Amino acid sequence: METRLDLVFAALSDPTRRAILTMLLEDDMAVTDVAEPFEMSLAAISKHLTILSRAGLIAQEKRGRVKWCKLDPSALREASVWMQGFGQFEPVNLDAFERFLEEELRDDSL
Amino acid sequence: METRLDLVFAALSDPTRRAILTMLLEDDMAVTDVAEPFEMSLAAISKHLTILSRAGLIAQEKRGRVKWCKLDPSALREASVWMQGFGQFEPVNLDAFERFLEEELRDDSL
DNA sequence: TCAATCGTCAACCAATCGGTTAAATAAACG
DNA sequence: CGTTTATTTAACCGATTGGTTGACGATTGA
Repeated sequence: METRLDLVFAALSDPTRRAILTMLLEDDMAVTDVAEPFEMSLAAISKHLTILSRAGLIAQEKRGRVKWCKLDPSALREASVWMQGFGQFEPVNLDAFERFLEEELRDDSL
Repeated sequence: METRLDLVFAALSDPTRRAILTMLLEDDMAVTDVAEPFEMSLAAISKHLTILSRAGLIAQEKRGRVKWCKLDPSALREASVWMQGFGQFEPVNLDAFERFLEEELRDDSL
C-alpha cells in the first residue's frame, strides 16, 4: 500500500518538481507557463504536475482550455510532522529558507 | 547533479527506511538487529542502510565485526528548512508525531 | 469554419529501484 | 586451526522513473 507520505517525499525528491513548487509559491500558473523555463517537453512537465497533484502538493483546476496549478501545502504538513519528530530543529526560519531557494534556483539548471 | 536534498527526500520516500529511522530513534542498532523485524533479506536491509547513509540520515561505525547504525538528524534540517518555507505549520507538535509513528508502525507490515 | 493553442495520452527508451540468492570478506569463538 | 557470526558484494529480476516523440481531444479566436 502506498501511503500519502510515500507520495509526498517521492514527489519532493526531484529537483524539477521542487522548482515547480517554488515557482507556484509566487503565483498560480497555467501548465504551459510552468513548463516555459525548463529545457524539457511540455509532456514531461505535465507528468511532473500529475505526480505533484497525486501527492496532494498542488491542486489543478481547468478553466476553459487552461489548467491552473496552485500550491496546496496541506500535504506538506503531514510530512513536516513526521520530520519534526527527528529534529532539534530551529523554529521556522524564513531567512534560511530564502537563502535556500536562491541556491536551488541557481543550481537547478532551469 | 544529485543534490543532498534529492537524496534525503528519496530516502524518506520508502516506508521501510522511515521505519528504520523510527527504530533508530529509540537506540543505536547493529545491522542484523535492524533487519530482524522485517520480512526481507539482510542484503535488502543493508542496501536501505546504504541509502540512508548516503543521504546523511544515519551514520555507521564499525566496531569489530558489528556495524552500528545511529541516527544523524542533521541532514533532515536542510529538508526541514525547505519544507517549512511552504507552510503555515503548527509549531512542533510531538503528540501529533507520536500518533503518527504509532500509525506508521501499525500500517507498515513489519 | 478553420487554424492555432492547451494539455494529455500512448508508446517507447535507458536508467534506477527494491527485492532476491549465492558467494565473498572479516572478525570472533572454541 | 576451523566454524560460526556479521555484513557486503555481485549478478540477476521485474517494476518504476524520467524523459522523448507523435497523435489526439478540447477550447478559443479570426
